[in-house]
Amino acid sequence: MGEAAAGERRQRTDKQRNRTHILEVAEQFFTEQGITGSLDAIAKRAGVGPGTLYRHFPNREALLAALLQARDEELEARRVAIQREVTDSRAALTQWLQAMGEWVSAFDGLPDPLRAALTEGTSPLALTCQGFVTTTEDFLRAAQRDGYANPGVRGRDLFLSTLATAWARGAAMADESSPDALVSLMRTGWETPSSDEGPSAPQARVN
Amino acid sequence: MGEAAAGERRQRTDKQRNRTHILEVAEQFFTEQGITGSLDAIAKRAGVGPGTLYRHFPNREALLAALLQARDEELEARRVAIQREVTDSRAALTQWLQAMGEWVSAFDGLPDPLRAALTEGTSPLALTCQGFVTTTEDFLRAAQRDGYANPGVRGRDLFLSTLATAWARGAAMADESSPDALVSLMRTGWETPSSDEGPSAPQARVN
DNA sequence: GGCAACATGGAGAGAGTCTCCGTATTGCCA
DNA sequence: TGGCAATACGGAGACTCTCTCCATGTTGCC
Repeated sequence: MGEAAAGERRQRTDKQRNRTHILEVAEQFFTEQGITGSLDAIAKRAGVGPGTLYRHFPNREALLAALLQARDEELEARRVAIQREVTDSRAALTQWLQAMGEWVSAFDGLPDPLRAALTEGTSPLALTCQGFVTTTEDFLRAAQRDGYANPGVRGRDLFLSTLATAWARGAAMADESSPDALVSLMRTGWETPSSDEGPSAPQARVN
Repeated sequence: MGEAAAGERRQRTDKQRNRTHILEVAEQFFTEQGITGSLDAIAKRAGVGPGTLYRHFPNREALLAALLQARDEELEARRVAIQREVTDSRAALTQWLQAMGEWVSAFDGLPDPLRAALTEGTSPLALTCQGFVTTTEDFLRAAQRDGYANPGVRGRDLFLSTLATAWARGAAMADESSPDALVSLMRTGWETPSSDEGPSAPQARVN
């Protein structure tokens, strides 16, 4: 199962070259047009046949996963930096959520396959999503321990909220003035904190 | 510009019959498979040619808009009921948000065209969206006046959040246990209300 | 009943995804 | 360096979906 078993031919250089070039072209293409553009168009722009593209990346999600791997490592580095340098657990959680929000906004339309990967599990993006949930849970637990975050909230919920916020921003949202309104809504909610009822009842239904 | 100008033939009965039947079939189809299913398949199931379907509804959004019109009236009725019967402005806002959340979850995938309609304006769904924003603003203003809702929040933000929450629920989300976790997150946020800094500073960046 | 206006349906153009296999390129060994 | 087996390539083409066009069929009106 290793990737360099003895006695095997080494990978052909044209294959590696094509793979790299396709990734470069796809990165630019997705940045320009969002992740729903035609894969055949990417192949054409890369100067290869459709068959070559599909042999390297059997579907759009696989291509996306390969593309995101580099960025994944950047985010991992950012996570380590936050955990080392930010001692306030609330600020750490905030910064992590922002970093994750930027990551999932790398390409227009990216939140959709990520949400699908979160629930289906059969996607090459599933592992990445699971890692995000776990890391978010780490930051969240620390913030909850220090009393900065509500105890009922789960890491998965925060990740989903981050995805949903990025989704809502969408493509042509730039002209409108709700860039981080949803982020702060997710942080503080719409309801005013001072309740007239029980002092700290978690959430009674108002119906 | 009227729809019954004098001297014009009245609409053919087969046309009206086809239109109604297509709508019935589409309603069931979208309920089963979500809004991304093939329109030609709907035509076939309805026993008409593709041309007939596209003449009645030039694209998917037009079909969707016609389909949602009936439900739109239901929601309008619910709005009136809430405004009459619920005197507490916080409960009224909560109930309206829930009603709207159910409405935008009528079909799987519905939040996507609604968000698009919110920003593009050229969609037949745009008017509906605008109405929702306005109504949400009415309820929100009352809640803000009574001190139940944060003053910085806007109706548009709440509608977008409702859309985003419905989007996050998605299709295969039923097996997971975050049905209304996002709803309560949107209501109260993840942060604990008691701040150790200024008593009521709206939102200082923690970076 | 007959005609003009109207609506129908299905063939088909165009775009996109993905597969298959004959051909070209590469790595290895002598 | 030459030759061969393994490997990768390209692009034709099958399939699906959206949407259009116009010959044909149906309807409303007089």
